[in-house]
Amino acid sequence: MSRVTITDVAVAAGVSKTAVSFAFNNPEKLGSATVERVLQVADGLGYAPHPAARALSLRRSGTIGVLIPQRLSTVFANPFLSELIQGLGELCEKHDLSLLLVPPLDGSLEGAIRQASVDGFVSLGLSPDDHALETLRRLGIPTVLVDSDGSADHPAVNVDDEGGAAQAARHLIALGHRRFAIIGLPPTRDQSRLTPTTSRRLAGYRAALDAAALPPAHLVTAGVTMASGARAFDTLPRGVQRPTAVLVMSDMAAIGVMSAARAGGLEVPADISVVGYDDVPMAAYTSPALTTVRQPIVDKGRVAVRMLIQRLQGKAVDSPPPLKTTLIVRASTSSPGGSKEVVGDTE
Amino acid sequence: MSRVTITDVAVAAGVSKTAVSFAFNNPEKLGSATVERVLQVADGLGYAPHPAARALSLRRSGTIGVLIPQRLSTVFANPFLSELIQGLGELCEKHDLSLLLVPPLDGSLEGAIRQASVDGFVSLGLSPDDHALETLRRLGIPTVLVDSDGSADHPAVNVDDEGGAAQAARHLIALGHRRFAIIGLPPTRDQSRLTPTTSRRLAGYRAALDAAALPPAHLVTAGVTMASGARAFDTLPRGVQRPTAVLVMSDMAAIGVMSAARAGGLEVPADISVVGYDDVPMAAYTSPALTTVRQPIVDKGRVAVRMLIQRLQGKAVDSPPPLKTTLIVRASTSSPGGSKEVVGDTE
DNA sequence: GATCGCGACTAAACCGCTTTAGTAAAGCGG
DNA sequence: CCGCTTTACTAAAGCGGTTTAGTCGCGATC
Repeated sequence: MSRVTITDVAVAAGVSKTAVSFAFNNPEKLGSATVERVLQVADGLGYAPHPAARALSLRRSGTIGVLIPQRLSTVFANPFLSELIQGLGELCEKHDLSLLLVPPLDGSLEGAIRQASVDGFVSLGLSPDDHALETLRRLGIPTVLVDSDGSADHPAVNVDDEGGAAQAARHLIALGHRRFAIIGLPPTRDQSRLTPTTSRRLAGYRAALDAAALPPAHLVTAGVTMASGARAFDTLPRGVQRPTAVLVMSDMAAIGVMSAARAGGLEVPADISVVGYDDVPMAAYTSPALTTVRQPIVDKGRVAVRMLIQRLQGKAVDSPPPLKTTLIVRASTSSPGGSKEVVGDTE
Repeated sequence: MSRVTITDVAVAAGVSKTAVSFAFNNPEKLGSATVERVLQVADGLGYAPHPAARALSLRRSGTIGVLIPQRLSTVFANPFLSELIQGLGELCEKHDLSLLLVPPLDGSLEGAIRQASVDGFVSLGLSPDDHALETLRRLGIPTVLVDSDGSADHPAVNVDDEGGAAQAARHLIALGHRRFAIIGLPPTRDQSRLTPTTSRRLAGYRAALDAAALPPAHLVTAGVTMASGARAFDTLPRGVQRPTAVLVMSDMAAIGVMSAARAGGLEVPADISVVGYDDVPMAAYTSPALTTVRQPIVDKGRVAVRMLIQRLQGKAVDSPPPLKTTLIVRASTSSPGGSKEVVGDTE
C-alpha cells in the first residue's frame, strides 16, 4: 500500500539504488541496456521519486513562493493578483518551477515563511519595516520584492506609481476640476502605516494638485473591492463640498465608487469624474468605461521571476528602473458640471 | 553561510538533537527550563526547521496541490479560478495548509504531479479519461475532483450544471426567443472531447429547447476570455438566420459577445439577448448588466478542501449532491424584437 | 605478463529532521 | 537501603533520495 521507493525498484531490477538514481538523472553513467531495464521496471512498479526526499538531497525544491500579505480569501477578489500570477506563471512554467501561495499563517507571515519549502520568494507589497523581510534575510532565502522599496538584501520591481498618479490628476485638472477626493489603498498588515505603493501614488496626486495650486484633496482609504469602494464613496463630503472628481488607487474600488455615485443619484462623468488605477481587464467593460492608469502587471510578474531565477543562480541582481505607467482615458471622466447641472445638494 | 540546522542548535544549547526537536514539537516531554533555553538559543541562531526534511520525516508536507489542466497564463484570465481559490484558501488557512499551483509541466500534467510535494490534490475540470487520473490513482495521492465525473477512486464536487443551463434556456424561451446560438467551453487538453462541464451544460440547454420543440441551436466553442467570446460571436450566422439569443457557458465569453454585438451595430438586449454562466463579480457591473446562471464557486472550493481533508485523515468520502445553481436575471435579456416586455413567466 | 585506463556498477555517507527504544538519575514506599 | 516507577534526556534508526569514492573486470599498452 505504501509508496514505491527507489529501493523497491533497485531490488526488482537487480541493481543498486545508485544505478536507479543514475538511470533517471545521469543515464550516461550507465550502460544503455541497464538504463532501459531499470526504467522499464520503474514504470512497471509505478515508481516516482519522493519530492521531499529529492528536495532534501538536492537542496532545492523547484518551487517558488508567492508571499502574500493578506488572506487568500480577500486578496484574490482583486484581479491584480490574477494578472500578476499570469506573469509569474508564464516564466515559472518555462523553467519547470511550481508556484506556492504563501499567505499569513495564523496571521503570521514569518511563520508561513518558515514552513514553506521553496527555493525563493516573490514578495508582494511588503512595507520596508515588515518583520518578514528580516526573517527572509536571516534565513538567507533569495527574494524579489514587488511593489515595495528595494534594499541591499532584496531587489525590487516597481512601476512608476508616482508618475501615473500625477498623470491622472493632471488629466482631471486639465478638464477643469478643482475639488478632489482621493481613495487610497488599505494600510499595511499592522495598520501602522501606508504601503509603499500608497505613498508613491499619493505623492503623485499631491504633486500635481500642488503644482496647480489647488487645495489639498479629501483622503480616505478603501479595500480593493467594489463594495469597499462604494462604502468609501459614501463617506465623502456632500453638498457644496462634494468633490467633482475622485482619484481612486484601484480599479475595483473605482468601480464601486461609480456604482455608489449612481445609486446616490449622480451621473458619471457628468456629475462626478472617476479615475482608477491598474487597468484591470474589466475596466474597459464597465459603464461608463473607466478612465484609469495602466500598469503592466503581467510584465511585473515576468520581470520578478526573471530576477529571482538570476538570484537563484547566485548572481547579484539590481532593482530595475520602474516600469512605465500610462493614463488610459475612457468615459468616466469629463469636465465638471458636464451635461447636467447639479441643483442644490443631494442630501 | 549555510542554513542553521537542528544540530547547530543542539550543540549550542548543549543538548541532543532530540531535545531540540522536542522543544519545538513535544515540549511536555522536556523540563520547562530546558525548553526555554533551547528555544532561546534557536531563536538567537535564527533556526527554522528545514521544510523538506520535515516533510520527509513526517510523511506529510502540509501542502495541497491545485491541479490545473491549462497554462497559468491563460487560466488566470478567468475570474472563476480566483473565486475558487478564495474558497480553497479559506479552509486551507484554517488548517494551516499551503496551496501549490500545479499546471502542466512541458505540457504534461503527469510529470507535474510527480514533482509536486503535496499531501493531496484538488483537481479541476479533468475529463474522466485523462491519464492524470490514472497517475494519481497509482501514486495513491488523495484527490478530490472539481467539475469532473467522480469515480470509485476520487470523489467529485459539482454544481447542477444541467439544471442551471436548462433554466437559462427556459428563461429565453419564455421571453419568446426561437433562434438560439450556444457558445461552449474549450475542449479538453488533448482536444479529443468535451469537458464534463461542457457536456452537462449543453445537455441542459438542449433539453429545454427540445422540450419547447425548437430547432437545434447553432453551437460554437470559445475560450473563457472576452476576446475569445467576441471572436466566437463573429462566426455566428447573420441576416435572417441571426440568432436572437445567445447562451454562453462563461460570463467572460458572454461579455465579449455583448461587446462584439455592439461593435456590430446590435443593441443588447433589444436586438440580441445574452445569458452567461458563473456569475462572476463583474457580471453585475457590465453594461447592460449580465443575466447569468450563478454557481456557488467559493462554496465549491470550500467543499472540495473539506472533502480532501477528510480523505487525508483516512476517511472515505462520497461525492456530495450537486450544489445549487440559480438564474440571475439582469438586463442583458429581453423579448426579441426590441420590446422589453416579458412574455410569459420566468418560471 | 604486469600495468594502466576505462567503463559499469556499487557501498556508504549524507541531506536535516522525527521518533522509538532505552539509559541514568531522582523520588518513593516498604 | 533496596527495588520500582517517574522524569529528563539521548543514541540511533529511519524517511527516500543523491553523490562521492571506490571496486571490479577487461581489453589495450608497453
